[in-house]
This record gives sequence, structure tokens and C-alpha cells, in this order.
Amino acid sequence: MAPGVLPETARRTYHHGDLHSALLDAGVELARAGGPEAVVLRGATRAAGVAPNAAYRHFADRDALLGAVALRAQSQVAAAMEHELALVGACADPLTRARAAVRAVGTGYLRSARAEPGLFRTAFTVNDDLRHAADPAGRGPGGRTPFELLGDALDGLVAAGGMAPEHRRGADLLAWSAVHGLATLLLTGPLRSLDVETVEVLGGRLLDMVERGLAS
Amino acid sequence: MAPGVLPETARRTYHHGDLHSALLDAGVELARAGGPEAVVLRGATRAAGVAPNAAYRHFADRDALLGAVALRAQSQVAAAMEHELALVGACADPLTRARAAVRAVGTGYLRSARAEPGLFRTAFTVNDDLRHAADPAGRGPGGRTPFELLGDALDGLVAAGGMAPEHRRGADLLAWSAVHGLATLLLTGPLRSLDVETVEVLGGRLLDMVERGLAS
DNA sequence: TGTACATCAGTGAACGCGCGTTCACTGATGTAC
DNA sequence: TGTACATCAGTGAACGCGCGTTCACTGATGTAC
Repeated sequence: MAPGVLPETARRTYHHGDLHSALLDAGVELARAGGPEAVVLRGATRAAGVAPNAAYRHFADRDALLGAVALRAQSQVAAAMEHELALVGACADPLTRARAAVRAVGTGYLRSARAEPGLFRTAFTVNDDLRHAADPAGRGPGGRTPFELLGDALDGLVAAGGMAPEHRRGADLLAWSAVHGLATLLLTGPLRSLDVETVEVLGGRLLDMVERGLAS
Repeated sequence: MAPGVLPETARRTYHHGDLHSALLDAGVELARAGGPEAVVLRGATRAAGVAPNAAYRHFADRDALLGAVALRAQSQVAAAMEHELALVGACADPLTRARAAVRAVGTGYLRSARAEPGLFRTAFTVNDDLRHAADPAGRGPGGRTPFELLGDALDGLVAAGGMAPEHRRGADLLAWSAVHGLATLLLTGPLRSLDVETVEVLGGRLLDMVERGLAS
């Protein structure tokens, strides 16, 4: 073995081939391991086996990379939500099903937070604006962003008669707040040392609360 | 004016007098201006007009200072809650009053987040554990920490018949989650560019949701 | 009341770290003829 | 099919920054006698 650090990706040519995605992938790994503040240009280039300044051919600056990573993180949250939605059985009663879908969205969100804390934090502490909540790059495999999935579920609830149409507006932000708050307290807040079972129970009760709270 | 940076606090003696609180005060100002990540030892000593390493006579390391600052930040949130509680009129009906108290606690929390974003973030992203939620240093003027104030309000709700005693357990964490989530989305998340009125309305509706959600 | 001395709370200089970013450069690629 | 050359995507070295932290030190304080 040669002394010194070996690049993770051994290159044969002078040109990398696809440095853009290599940097993005590396950035995602950094975020996974350490959250948004761990997404640093030098780290990404190091992982890609490339000089630090090479990144500037592909990203305007560090923030541009971080933003791209955040969208990938969002898309991962969307995937977790879709996974939970897929578990919802084909129940005959549309209202029961609509409720289950809303819960599934929340459950996916919370599970994703606990499964990938670094990525989760990156997904939602970076993007500066709600306007980006529908950015295509944040879509999951099913083609919808986390925020859109939540919206869909709530629309379904209204359609099934589980929520009055006049309460629909803003309901997404309320539900999001509740679930996001629990996730945040668990990941970086005072609840961080709660044991697994307690967390699971608490998550369930939180979703109960949201369900009842939005129903009226 | 002499060239270079003048210390903010001109000292006459070699000894500072009360460097501990000077550093703490400086740390609080740093947190107020830039959140937890802005609380740096060198900045605090600079503001106190003292050599960087002087801090080590009073705090074990940077984390110790940050922890102390976080408790001061918590105490400020408690003060905001107490302020809202004081506004609750002396209503005859105990149930109405208990409900108003719960709302006041939530309102104080949200107002404090918006009024002092840096301090607010410092208060609840640093302390590692719920066990510190009752740390005396986090008490407001009335002698209770934010978490204790919330607990008191919920106890009052139970006493007034507004919540079944068997639902009391964990209700604090649920309510906290909801309110904390909105605060977080507003401060560092995708809702950060919402206008003031929308935020106020949203906060009210969130508290409605919590109230209904916990009632059952 | 005065003095010797231990203790305490600062100083000054330096260390190593990792970061973002800029500069002038060069090897590789692909296109026009 | 072959060659000249513009363009592109990397390199290497360096910059300045601010941080936390350690070292040996010295000025000020307070206590014992």
C-alpha cells in the first residue's frame, strides 16, 4: 500500500467522467454521517479523489452543493413515506383508508428521521423556502415530494369526508409542524435519549392528536 | 481613537472582576445574534476584552460555555411564557381559564421563537437531555422552566376537567412537539419567509389543533 | 499595622486544524476542415 | 481518415480566516503571622 490517503474512487483518466454526480453522492454521504454542517466541499472532493478546487467546475460554491444534497435528502424522505403508504391495505371503507394514508405519511416522516438523522436534518434545515417544496429534484421514486405526498393524503381525507373542505387550507402546515417538531426534539433536542419503544408510542399518540385535531 | 479593536468593556485592573458572568453575557449576545453555532470562546473573550485563553479559568471548554448560555436562553423562553400567562384574565370559569393558560404557554413559546430566533434555537438544540429540562438555571423569573410551565398548565387542565387524567402522561411532549415543530419550520425551515399575519394565524390554528387533539 | 508568601486570574505567543476560494497552469476531448 | 486547434475539466500551490486549545509566564489578591 502506498503511504498517504488513497482516493476512494481510483481514476484511470485525467478526466473524471462524471464528477458532478460523484460530488453529489459524496455530499449525500457526508450529510448522512454528520448532517448539513458536515457537507463541505473539501470533503466531497476528497471522497471523489479529486483536487479541492475541481468542485467549482460543477457547483458555484459550497451552498450550491449543499442545496443539491438537501434535495436528494428530501427525495429520500419521500421514498420512506411512499414505503409506508404502500403498506396501507386495500380497505373497503374509503374514509378508513384515507385516514390510514395520512398516518402513513406521518409515520414515514418520523421513521425516516430516526433512520437517517443526518440526511433528515439536511433535507429540511437548508432549503430556504416553501417554494422549493415542489422542486422536482426532491421527488421520491413515485414522483412526488414529501410535501406533495402530505398534501395528497389530506386531499384524500377531504374527499372521503374525513375533513371539512374549509379546513383543508393550511392543514398541511399544521400536520407537518407537529410531526416535524417531534422529529426535531428527538434528533437534536432534549428528547434525544428516549428509548425506542417510548419513541414509537409517542409517535403514534402524536398522530392520534393530529388526526383528532384536524378532524373538526 | 486608537487603531485596532477596542475591548467593549474597558478594564482598569489586571483582574477583570467578574469574568464569568461577562463571558456568559457575551455568549448570550452571540447566541442572540447567530444561534448556537455562533457561541465561540474567542468571540466571548473578545467581547469581554480579555485574552482568548482567559476563558479557561471559568469554563472547562467551549461546550461548557454553550451549555450555560443555553440555560440562560431557556430562562428567557420561560419569561416569555410567564408574560403571556400574566395576560390571561381572571375568568370565573376554571375550565376556560385552564384552557387559556395552556394556550398562553404555547403562544409564549412561539412568540419567543420569533422575537429571539438565535436564543430560541440555542435553548433547545443544545441541552442533551430531558433530565436538564428542570435545571434551575433554566428557570424564568417566576422560578419555573419552560417545560415545567407547560406541565403546570396541563395539570391545571386536568384539574379543571378539560383533560382525562389518563391522558395526561406524555401530553406535554405531544404539545411541545407541535409547537416546537412550527417554530423550527419558521426559523430555519421552509416556512421562513412566511409573512407575519400568516404566521400569527397559523400559530392560532396550531394551538386549536393541539387543544382538540389532547381533549379526547 | 506591616510584611512574606501562596494562590489565583489574567497575559502573550504559539500550535495545528480544516475550511472556502482564487490563481495560473496543463492534460484530455472533440470538432472543423 | 488525418490533423490543427479551441474548449473543457482537471491540477498544484497558495491565500486568509477563525477556531479551540496548550504552554510558560506574571500581575494582583488575600491570608498567616
